Amino acid sequence: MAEHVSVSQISNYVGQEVTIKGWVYNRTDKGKLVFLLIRDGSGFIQCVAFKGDLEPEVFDRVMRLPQESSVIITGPVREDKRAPGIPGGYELGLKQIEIVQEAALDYPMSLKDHGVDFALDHRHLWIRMQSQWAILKVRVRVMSAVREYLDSHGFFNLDTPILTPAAAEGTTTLFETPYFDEGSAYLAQTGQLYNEANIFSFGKVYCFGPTFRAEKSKTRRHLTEFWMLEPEIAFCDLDGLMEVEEGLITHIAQTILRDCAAELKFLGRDVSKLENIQAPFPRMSYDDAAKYLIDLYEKETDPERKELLKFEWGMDFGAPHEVELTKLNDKPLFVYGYPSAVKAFYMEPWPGRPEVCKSVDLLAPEGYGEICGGSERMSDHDALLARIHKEGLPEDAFKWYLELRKYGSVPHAGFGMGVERVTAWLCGIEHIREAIPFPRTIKRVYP
RNA sequence: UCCUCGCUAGCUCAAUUGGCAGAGCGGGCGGCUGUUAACCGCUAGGUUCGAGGUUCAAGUCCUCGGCGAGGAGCCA
Repeated sequence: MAEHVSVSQISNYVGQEVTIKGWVYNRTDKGKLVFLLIRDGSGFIQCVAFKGDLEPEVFDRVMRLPQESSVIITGPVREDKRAPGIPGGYELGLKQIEIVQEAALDYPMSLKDHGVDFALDHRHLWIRMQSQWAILKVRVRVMSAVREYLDSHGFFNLDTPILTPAAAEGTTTLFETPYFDEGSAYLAQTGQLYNEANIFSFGKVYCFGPTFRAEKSKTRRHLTEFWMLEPEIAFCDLDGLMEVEEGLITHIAQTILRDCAAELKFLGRDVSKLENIQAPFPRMSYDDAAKYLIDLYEKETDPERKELLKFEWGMDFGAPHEVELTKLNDKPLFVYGYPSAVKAFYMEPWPGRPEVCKSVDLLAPEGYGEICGGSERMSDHDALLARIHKEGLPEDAFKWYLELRKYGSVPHAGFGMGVERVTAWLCGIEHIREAIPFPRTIKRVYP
């Protein structure tokens, strides 16, 4: 009885007979020779059947095996440069095959291109394809790299509630759901406020989970349900926060380069762009960024582009502005010190410049734009209360949050990182909907 | 919410600008001992998103509706 091995480990078994369990990804028959490309979850490997090696009826079934049939195959592992697959370069001679299920003939996903609509309607099958498998495997490693880094740097993972009583950042983007006799609850759009409570017990914490925004955003950078990492740190200022961010992003990028080399290669990613991702990252003030963008706007001659690049101090960056800023470097770029008016109510004002707050966004290079947004939080009770009043927010709902500033308040800071945006950037893909197994967008909750 | 675009075979797309509904892939049958989304031959497969309208004639033009995509705003 041959040992059952996973495709990802196949290089350790050259010359030995092994068993793999998986699915037929593609089949090519060539007379007395059949190539099956088998995927088993850990990788893709070619199996080769020679007519002379098998009973005629077995060979005939192999030659007709429909795509996606589930199989258990036993045979010798060979090294062969011609063999396709991920990682590729190895193949299995087919000696024995057990067909667990011969798949129906009407499998809808061909290996050719599909339209977006069709692919998304068949997401439950699309995730079997090499490209999607490679992207999602990068996502998995991004998520474990996040935990590795934070857990080894003194952070505690304390997750925050998904059902929450009120808005943290305004009421227009919340999903509402009935909640027994309490009226309505809302799906969390951030865990930050609860993180701020947790740091006074644990010092350095993070929450990591799904988050929900009912924004009517219809772009390649938006989902209504996405995964966000939110670290929060006591006794931390804006500079300290940027150091954590660049350390984390460096660790993620270098981990993916090392552990997902085969996936990045399959995706055609230019890995030289990722090799540059090493701390420290360049830092630019909002003021300098604004000057640069205004200059760019004034020099632009194409009327259509000029309209898109329109900018003046006080505005938040649009996607075209972010793209221009990310062109300045081959590393992620910190932009700090945004106008308070375009940011959330809880951000600490800049000393001596109340119109600016101690906020920082991290923009990924190659035009990918914002992957992290964070700030130093307001630590003074009265200043925070005044800001809550100014924003017209219900004081009652923030009673507990205000209390955090009464009992041992300290400077503290935190940020949010979008998992799908980071994954899409590292993979070099166009749209973040491919960076989550089952994307939720404004037009889709199926499948 | 606004702007732009799309909807034709299971899938990806053509169809001379109003004149017989086509191809590749996928399926079926046959061939081939190194294929890389194989290739070659044969074959089946259509309510052209829906409803109206113009016309001798509509996939094509007009009106309304549906669905989706890209972008803006907003954000991670």
